[in-house]
Amino acid sequence: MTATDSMQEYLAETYRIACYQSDSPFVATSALADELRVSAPAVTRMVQRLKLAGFLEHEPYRGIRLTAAGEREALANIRRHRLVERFLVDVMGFGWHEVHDDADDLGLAVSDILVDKMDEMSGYPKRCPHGEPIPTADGVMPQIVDYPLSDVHVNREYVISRVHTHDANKLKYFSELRLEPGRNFRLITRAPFKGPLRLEVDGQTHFLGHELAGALRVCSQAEYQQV
Amino acid sequence: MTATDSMQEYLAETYRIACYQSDSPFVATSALADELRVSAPAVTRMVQRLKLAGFLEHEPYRGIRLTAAGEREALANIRRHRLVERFLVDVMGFGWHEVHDDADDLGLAVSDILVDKMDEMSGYPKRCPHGEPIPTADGVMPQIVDYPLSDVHVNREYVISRVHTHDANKLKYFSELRLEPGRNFRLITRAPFKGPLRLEVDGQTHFLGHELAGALRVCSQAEYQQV
DNA sequence: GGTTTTGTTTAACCCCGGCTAAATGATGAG
DNA sequence: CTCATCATTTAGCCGGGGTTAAACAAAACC
Repeated sequence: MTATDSMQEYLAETYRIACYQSDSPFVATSALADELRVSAPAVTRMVQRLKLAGFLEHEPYRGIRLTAAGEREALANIRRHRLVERFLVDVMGFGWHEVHDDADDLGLAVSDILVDKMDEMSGYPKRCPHGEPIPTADGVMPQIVDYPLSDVHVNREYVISRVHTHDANKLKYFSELRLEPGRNFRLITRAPFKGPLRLEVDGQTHFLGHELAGALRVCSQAEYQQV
Repeated sequence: MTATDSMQEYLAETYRIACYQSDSPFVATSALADELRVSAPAVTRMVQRLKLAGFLEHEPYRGIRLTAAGEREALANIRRHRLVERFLVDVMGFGWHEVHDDADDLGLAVSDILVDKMDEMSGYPKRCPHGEPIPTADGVMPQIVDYPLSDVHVNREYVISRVHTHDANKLKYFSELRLEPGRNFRLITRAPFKGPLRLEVDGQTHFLGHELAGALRVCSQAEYQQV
């Protein structure tokens, strides 16, 4: 059974959500609906198809979980997407904050040889421009280690690992502040009660509200080099 | 009214067919069906939708003709397609004979800014890798002048202008023989009664069957430089 | 422990874009 | 001029992927 474009999107999104929720292995259908901007019944029905095709298991009213086949499909799609992003940024010169939507469309259109070529031309990158790891061609997702900005010690050097939002305006703002994957920074002060963070990046200091800060994941220099 | 991907394909193909038939301004629905590899009724119904959307006129049982709006839509799509082909060849290093199918998919997925960037990175090309002219961004199709290989005088220098086939094997063969757009050649002999042509290209001489020859359109060096 | 709220699923409908089978128009041959 | 052939269109079907409205579980609250 071969998955349609739409099916692949559902599978990939399921994988992405599962990645970011460490608690349960089950992904709520409503989370999918939110992320894919689609109604809840649309998800339920698609889930039934995907289950029938052997891509996932479904515990009614509890959530879904990818099977091995589903995960393979998801990883292939995620790989295409992230490599396309890398290509758009590295080879075509677009800003890392502006490529997501284009990559979404392109990711479904590019053939395997095209993806391989993009991979090569981008220098076999390990992460997408938002810092997310790129699955290997044989379907392995590299494990990275990073943590929320809120866990960080004051006055130590860290590196931005991932910028996790799809909000174009936030991305643009991060980009203007140079808060981008791979960039070094230092937390100067942290105001209590979900107050703003003050941090120094690229020689300048900025205040960052709690909501924005939530989109950043960080790690040490050494941890960043791992992958 | 905005055209779906499928609608755009129909419109673009209609334009392409109209281009290659000098006799009537009307395109037969069966020609579309053949070219798009789709049943005749599928074309009829789509034609009705396109007519309703104002993209073409339909004289029942006679054929269709694009309106100004339809032509605009078609040209935009053809431009995308041909620029993508150019990009795949010039920037990504694929062979000119192997990019059509990928470009078909990609042409529907690329945004305007992406197309513009590809245009720029390819050096603002005037023709696609098969020699077809690329419509300008404001929707004008450059007029080229060339003629079938059968009209050619013996023992004069000509240039391959266009290679007009979608058959992957023929394209590959042409490519191996260096019979590609822009290449100089000389017709040595022409056997009568649709016999094979003998021609010299790139220092070598080859025989070309009548059917293959029909896929080539040629012109003088000067004419080729026009566009 | 009932009741309300919230999340999920079912039911029923929509459009798009294919298909085949059958009807109908156009056309060429006897 | 009629009849057979061929192209085109109509009719009716299917699956994919979306929707809203209503039924139904599960959890939370009093």
